[in-house]
Amino acid sequence: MDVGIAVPGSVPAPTSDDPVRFPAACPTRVVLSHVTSRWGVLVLLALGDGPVRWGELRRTIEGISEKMLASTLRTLEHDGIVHREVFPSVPPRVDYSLTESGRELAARLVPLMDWIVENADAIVDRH
Amino acid sequence: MDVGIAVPGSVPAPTSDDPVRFPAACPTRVVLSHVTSRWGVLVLLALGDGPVRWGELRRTIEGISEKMLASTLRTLEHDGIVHREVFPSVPPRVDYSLTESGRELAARLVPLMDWIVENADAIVDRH
DNA sequence: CAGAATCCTGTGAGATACTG
DNA sequence: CAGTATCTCACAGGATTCTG
Repeated sequence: MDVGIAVPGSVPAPTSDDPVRFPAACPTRVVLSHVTSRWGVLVLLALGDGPVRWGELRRTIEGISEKMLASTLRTLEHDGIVHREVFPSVPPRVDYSLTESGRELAARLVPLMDWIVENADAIVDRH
Repeated sequence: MDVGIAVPGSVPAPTSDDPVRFPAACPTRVVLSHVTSRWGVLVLLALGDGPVRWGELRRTIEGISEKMLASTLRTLEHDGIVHREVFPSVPPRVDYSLTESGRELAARLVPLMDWIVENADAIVDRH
């Protein structure tokens, strides 16, 4: 019921159409949070060139804890982005790789990371 | 001083060359964290089509708090990614836009977000 | 309108130790 | 080797109130 309040002219009119381009209750928010989690991008990029073993990942991505590596991998695997393959050898061996879907995603992460690599120094120097 | 330890043969040899592709103390880590912060990607995408006002951003990006909008914008502005322009009008008006550098970055975020939009439903349905 | 200042909380993430 | 199991906590992030 648009009661309307007498305003002295200035208010630009409630053209309330700022259309909410990014809804809160949206599946994209969940996936975005997985991909952009602290270690998500680095793990996906590390998996870019074929299968990688667990220990290899740990050393490649400096600073990641075992807990976070496991957790990040599990989430991405559950999302159908990462594939996990166990070799029943001794000592045990587990390879991680990207699924088809994951390869598409990782491909779109590369230009992003390239930009960051090119600009990071200049940005950090601002401080 | 490679003392070397007598190992019973099995250890695959310290081909310690998993080359640490992602060093911990690297400027890229900082910038990556800014861009992939909870609201970073959404803010950058929202700024993709020219200048946007503060309030407009708030409504466009549903669920963002004032604190986080301010904080995210300040960080990105400080990084030289976002430009802030104040109009000394009354009521006050502030426009945010992307810098040249920011436009390059945002352009690389679009394909990523596209992938997420296309796959989010299928991924979330797995649960 | 566009924030700044405070206070407060959940949980993402680290450290350590143990195991199939 | 490739993890899991706990314990712990800092800090990103939220809610609320105030202001130029």
